[in-house]
Amino acid sequence: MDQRRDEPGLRSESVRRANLSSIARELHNTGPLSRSELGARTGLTRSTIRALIGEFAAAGLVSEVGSTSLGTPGRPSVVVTPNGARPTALALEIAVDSIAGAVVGFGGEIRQLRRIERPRGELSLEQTVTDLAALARRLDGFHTRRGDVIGVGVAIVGVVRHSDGLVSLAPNLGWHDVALGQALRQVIGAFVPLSVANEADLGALAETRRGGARGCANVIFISGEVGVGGGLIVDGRPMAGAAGYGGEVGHMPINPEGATCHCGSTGCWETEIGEDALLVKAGRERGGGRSAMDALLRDARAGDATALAALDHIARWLGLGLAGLVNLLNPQRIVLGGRFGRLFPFVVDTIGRQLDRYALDAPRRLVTVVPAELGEDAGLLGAAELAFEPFLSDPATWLKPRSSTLPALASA
Amino acid sequence: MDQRRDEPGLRSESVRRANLSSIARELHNTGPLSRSELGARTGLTRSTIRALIGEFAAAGLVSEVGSTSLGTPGRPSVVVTPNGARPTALALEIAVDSIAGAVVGFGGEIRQLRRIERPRGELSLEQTVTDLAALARRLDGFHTRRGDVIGVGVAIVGVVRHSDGLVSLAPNLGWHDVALGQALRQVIGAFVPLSVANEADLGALAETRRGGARGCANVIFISGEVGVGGGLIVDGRPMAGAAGYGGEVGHMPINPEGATCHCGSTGCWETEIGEDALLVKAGRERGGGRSAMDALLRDARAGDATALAALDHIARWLGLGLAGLVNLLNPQRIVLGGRFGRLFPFVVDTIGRQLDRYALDAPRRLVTVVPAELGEDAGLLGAAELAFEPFLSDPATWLKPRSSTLPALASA
DNA sequence: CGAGGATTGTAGGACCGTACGACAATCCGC
DNA sequence: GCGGATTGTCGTACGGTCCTACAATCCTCG
Repeated sequence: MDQRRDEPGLRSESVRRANLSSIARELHNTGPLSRSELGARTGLTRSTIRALIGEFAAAGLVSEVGSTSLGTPGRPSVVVTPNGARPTALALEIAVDSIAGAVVGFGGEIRQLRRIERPRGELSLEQTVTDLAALARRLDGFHTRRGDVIGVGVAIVGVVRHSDGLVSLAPNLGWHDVALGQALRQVIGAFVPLSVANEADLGALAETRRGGARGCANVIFISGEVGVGGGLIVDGRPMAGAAGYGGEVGHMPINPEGATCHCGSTGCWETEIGEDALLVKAGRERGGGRSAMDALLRDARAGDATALAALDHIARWLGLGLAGLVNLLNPQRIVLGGRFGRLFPFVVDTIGRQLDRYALDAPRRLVTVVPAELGEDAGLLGAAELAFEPFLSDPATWLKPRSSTLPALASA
Repeated sequence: MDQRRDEPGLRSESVRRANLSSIARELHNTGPLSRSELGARTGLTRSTIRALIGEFAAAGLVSEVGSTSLGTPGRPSVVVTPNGARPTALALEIAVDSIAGAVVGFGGEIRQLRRIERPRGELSLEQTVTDLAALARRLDGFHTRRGDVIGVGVAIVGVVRHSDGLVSLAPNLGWHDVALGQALRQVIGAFVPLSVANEADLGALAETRRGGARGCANVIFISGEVGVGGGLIVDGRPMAGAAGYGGEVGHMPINPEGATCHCGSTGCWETEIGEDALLVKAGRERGGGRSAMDALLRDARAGDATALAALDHIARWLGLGLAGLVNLLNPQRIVLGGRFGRLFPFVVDTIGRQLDRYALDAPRRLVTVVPAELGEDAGLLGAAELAFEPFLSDPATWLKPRSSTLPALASA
């Protein structure tokens, strides 16, 4: 049912590319796999698997270790392990309270991760980019083995245009139409492709691949520290929309009687379930930030009635909005991350009741609500997945540079 | 970025299947095309196009008519025309006020279309299926050339499970967990695949392929007669969700202060912009149905202030909800069909203003609101597209039954 | 009106990539 | 230790597209 017009003509060579891609994806998503398992999953024959794995091995992207007898009859199968060091991705994140960087290897291994706390508030593009570049340079996977880096992915708490990484809006940073992608390319270098996307969208991707929604094709991921971020996985793929602005659930109008939102609208979901909404409802000062939130949660755990009541109030609005999303998207899984992940134990039950009440029976029965598994690094890990994407969808480009102008992994 | 595990292994044969599919899609979606144009669109060479078209021609699915000199230099290209009669789809629709059936040919030609008005209200499954079967039998494309029918698609105003066509909920018919797919297969016969889907979802598909959203990859289609139906096209494909329940925008909670909805929830979009909401707001009796709506529209055209005010009120809620969807999905096009299509001239401006106010700048700027082009038959035509889908995604199956057990078009 | 340029259809051989079949290697259970 | 089962290895067959050369047909221009 495809409407796209992207030269869909296939040639014999495309087959190899596609099969290499299947293999790379399987290895990346599920880790080490025996050759026979790989054959079963991809539907390819032993001969073909052999030939294709051979190419990966020759390029040093996977290693084949001999049999480890598993108690099954028959000749033990060779286990194929993604190298983890050879193609790597550089992931960067601009969060509300911090910036972070990581080097992630093929197969998902986090080789290095560095996060630096940063005061909230308006921050200049220049300062941010400089800090981020400094952080990246301190990651030695990036520093010493730059040739193995295959792409850069950037997660940011804001609305981003995918084509060039223009940050249309990032209220928590005070940004509006800021050319982040361009600035980063200048500082980090454009030696490999660099893509920028919304943090929650990437969190959704990461949680779907390696977290609480593993194996699910339709997922709602709700995250956010100050505001409300959302990422949607539709049919196994991140829903980006026409330009990449998709998934902005935070500004879904939900309460016409609600307060004015910083986005200019009124009654946004964010004004009802954002950090400040919770703090205010609990009788605390707005703008208290992460520490105030943590204090509130401590009180709630200790049984503080006001805190619990405030949490329940937020849970009702949270559940109400989720009910709408469930009707809209019919997902299998709702993953609560970021602040909502920490709130999880206090809000699950109420969310469930709200879904029972406000969502249609059929889709409601199919969905389960779970906490995120990747913690505060979900966005960062999603950025790595984003950076890996070109490699995963066409690994052939990085294997044998048949034409000398094609990219290839540097030898050291 | 695919999470699916559907034996993605490609073989050389897959290439031919995929290329045949590309060609079939191009022909089906854009109509007659010259060989060279086809080559340009698919990226295939002349030799390949020749061979593949040859297969379609040999099976009688396309005809090649000689040159019609177009004023361009060079040898005139052979024009390939989808037969229109050879593979056909049977489309059926269960709407609120009517049932309908059509025979649509490869290429999109509507060979026959029959719609029968039917009183609103609770209607039994048996009666409906019987009526629908009778209607289908009167379509002579179905009756006399059954062998050419490649699939049956059914559109229904209700929430449907794709796997088996179970109608989970159809309030306008008084249905709840009704096995429509099964019943139809028994009556119509299971000689070809039969798929059931929501009317608005199919309307979205039809409007995207042949209507107001042609060429758009991300579309919101809002329709409905009594209630509010919605269909979403995400990344060029209909968004179905995990089981097919996706796109139920009508029951998105939008007004916590709103009235109780028949679905059991309160403040659904439907309670604010449904047919009755408009009638009541205009000071008329609820349940007036289509005739009351038409009367109201006549009055509005004549300048009746109450009618216009009521329309504007509905437009505000309509625009508010659309703003949320725009933030969520970042579509290129919003198509208003069904009742909303008829309301269009009275609501566009207000909707635009609501989008300006409630949607985020970035996605708002990219979206345009248009009326549906296919009128009341959008759902029916979408059902035909649904029925064609298996053929379009793998026409090879219908060309040369290499194994004798494969399906093939009957010769008469 | 004819020549030259441009575009497209046609046909055969080259190229690419996977599947198939036979055989060898290695494990388990008895 | 033997038989059954599973998997790796290799050479050949098969499927499908691309490339190249040539023929056909149209337009433009002189």
